[in-house]
Amino acid sequence: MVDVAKRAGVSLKTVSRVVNGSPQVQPELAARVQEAIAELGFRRNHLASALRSGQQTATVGLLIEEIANPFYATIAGVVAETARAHDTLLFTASSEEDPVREELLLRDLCARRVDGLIVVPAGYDHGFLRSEAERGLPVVFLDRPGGGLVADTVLLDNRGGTRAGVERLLAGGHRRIAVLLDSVGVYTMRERLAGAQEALAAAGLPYDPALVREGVKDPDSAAAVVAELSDVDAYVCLNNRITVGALQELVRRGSDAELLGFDDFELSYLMPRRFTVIAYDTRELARRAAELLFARIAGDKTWPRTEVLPTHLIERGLR
Amino acid sequence: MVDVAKRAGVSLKTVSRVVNGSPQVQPELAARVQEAIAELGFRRNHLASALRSGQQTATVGLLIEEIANPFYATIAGVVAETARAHDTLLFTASSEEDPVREELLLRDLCARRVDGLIVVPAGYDHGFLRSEAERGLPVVFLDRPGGGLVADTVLLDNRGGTRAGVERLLAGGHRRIAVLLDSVGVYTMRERLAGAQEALAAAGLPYDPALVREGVKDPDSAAAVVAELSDVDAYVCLNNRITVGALQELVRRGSDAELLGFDDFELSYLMPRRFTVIAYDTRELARRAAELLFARIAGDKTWPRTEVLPTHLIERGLR
DNA sequence: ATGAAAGCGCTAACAA
DNA sequence: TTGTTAGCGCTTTCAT
Repeated sequence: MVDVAKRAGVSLKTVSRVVNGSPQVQPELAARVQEAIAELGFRRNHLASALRSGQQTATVGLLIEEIANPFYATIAGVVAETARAHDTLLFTASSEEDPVREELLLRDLCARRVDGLIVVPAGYDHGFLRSEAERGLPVVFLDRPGGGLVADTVLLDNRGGTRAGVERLLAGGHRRIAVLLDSVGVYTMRERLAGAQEALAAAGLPYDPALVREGVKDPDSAAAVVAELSDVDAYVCLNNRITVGALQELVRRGSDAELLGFDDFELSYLMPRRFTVIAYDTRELARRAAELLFARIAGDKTWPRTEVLPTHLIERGLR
Repeated sequence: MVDVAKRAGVSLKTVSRVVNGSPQVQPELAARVQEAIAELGFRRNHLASALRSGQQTATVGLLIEEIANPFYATIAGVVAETARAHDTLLFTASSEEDPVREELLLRDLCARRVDGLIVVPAGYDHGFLRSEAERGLPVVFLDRPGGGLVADTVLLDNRGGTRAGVERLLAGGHRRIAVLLDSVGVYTMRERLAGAQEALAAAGLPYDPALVREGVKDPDSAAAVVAELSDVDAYVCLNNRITVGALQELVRRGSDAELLGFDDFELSYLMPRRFTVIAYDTRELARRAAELLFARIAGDKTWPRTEVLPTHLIERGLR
């Protein structure tokens, strides 16, 4: 800026005014400054500007589990769009379900003085964010509740989703209903399992632990579990990776058992057999979180809110 | 930092040393400082640190077309991983195929003094980056070449991919071969089309413009084009959205025409009929770009390279 | 309408 | 080993 000022024969402050589009500057001077800026290839240092003004950095952070996963990619897309509408740049970081990494990344984001944070929690304690939050850093938890910090939260009705799905299975006369899930260590899995169990209990069905299979981490192990549990008349899969594996195995065996899966997925309508998904609007989920965040950044000081989005059942697959 | 120094009864510089893990400080003092840091909830301002040290900001920028697209999400995942391995945070931004937005975003990223840039070009002229590049900002173009700037570039063998695919169709005796594409405005589409035409020309087939259909933007319009061109014995789809639409229409009609599509996609192996994809390793593509970038950031001053990744043909679908 | 001086929070260079 | 001083590039405050 000093160089630009020298070249344009004005003071540093005038350059600053021009760069910031301040109206209080003579057009002629402004033109000279613009010229000098172009000649020198000057580009304002946003870091220095944010440092001095102490105001906002026009940056927000998004912490998700894994960006390559379509669910999180969709979320990132919506948050990026919203950020863009607010002339804000977006840091994206992935915790990979690791609470240690989560804390490291969140601390780093704070150190870069982001204006706000959207977090899909990997860990259970976010107390380390409290001092920042108290100083005015807005935090929104997405898809899972955070811990040790009162903050805005946007969730899915996980429990209601499986409850409704299992009720439909029961209404269809199915009694031997297996549930396949990843890990009860994850909030959404616990909720979804609870919803299924609520529906089973309400129908007076005895709890059969042999029909609840945890540790199904990928499509292949889902297929293996389905192969093993062949005397079942309906399978409930608590995420779409499990659903895909189960589906493949059912097709392979030519089984006509019912299949109910949480999460819709791309091309589900082209799958080779009929099944039911518990679907929801991922974009809306992210939109709510992003809007909440930018409302906070704009100064909304009302009490933190928790919003819960509905799910609905959709028939998928060919035939 | 001043407050921490006061509280710990040391100088500001000592705090700085502790925060930066400098070894030249007595354990006892360091402990006092740590304590003060914890009590005050101090967190080092990374912006100020980067400003003063004038060194790197430990930040890179990734500019893609659209983060919600699985191709770009995969790329973002790999770049994020690599960035993480270098203790670097990642800005992700989407140009949405708009050159104006691309320039705005890239300028903004430069203003935030990123250490490097990975760009999937939307526009044709990146001359506006030249001054930054000359000052030492590393830029890597990914998936498409950039314009007006000599920089590292990582591409796919688009032309060779369709050429090989169409050659296989020809070897199978197919003669009426239709090509469906989005827009020749996009580099990859032009290359893929050229590859198909090279193979057709080499086989001595006359060029039939009626069999080349541009402007196929989504699965539905692909389906419509397939419905219209029913006297064809093979369809070549230049991206996976088109492939999915064509596939659906072929299944609907019970057609046994051949289908060849550029890009593999998730669950392609579960599609209800056989077809061929021109596949490639998206992660490897991104990995090369990210490694190139971090090598430059680490000081690699060799002449800019262009790397081209191979494609291969894979049979997909059930039956 | 324009400019001079101070200082944002930190680190480099030097001194003690 | 620890502290002092200057200054990164910018914006603020206050003067002109």
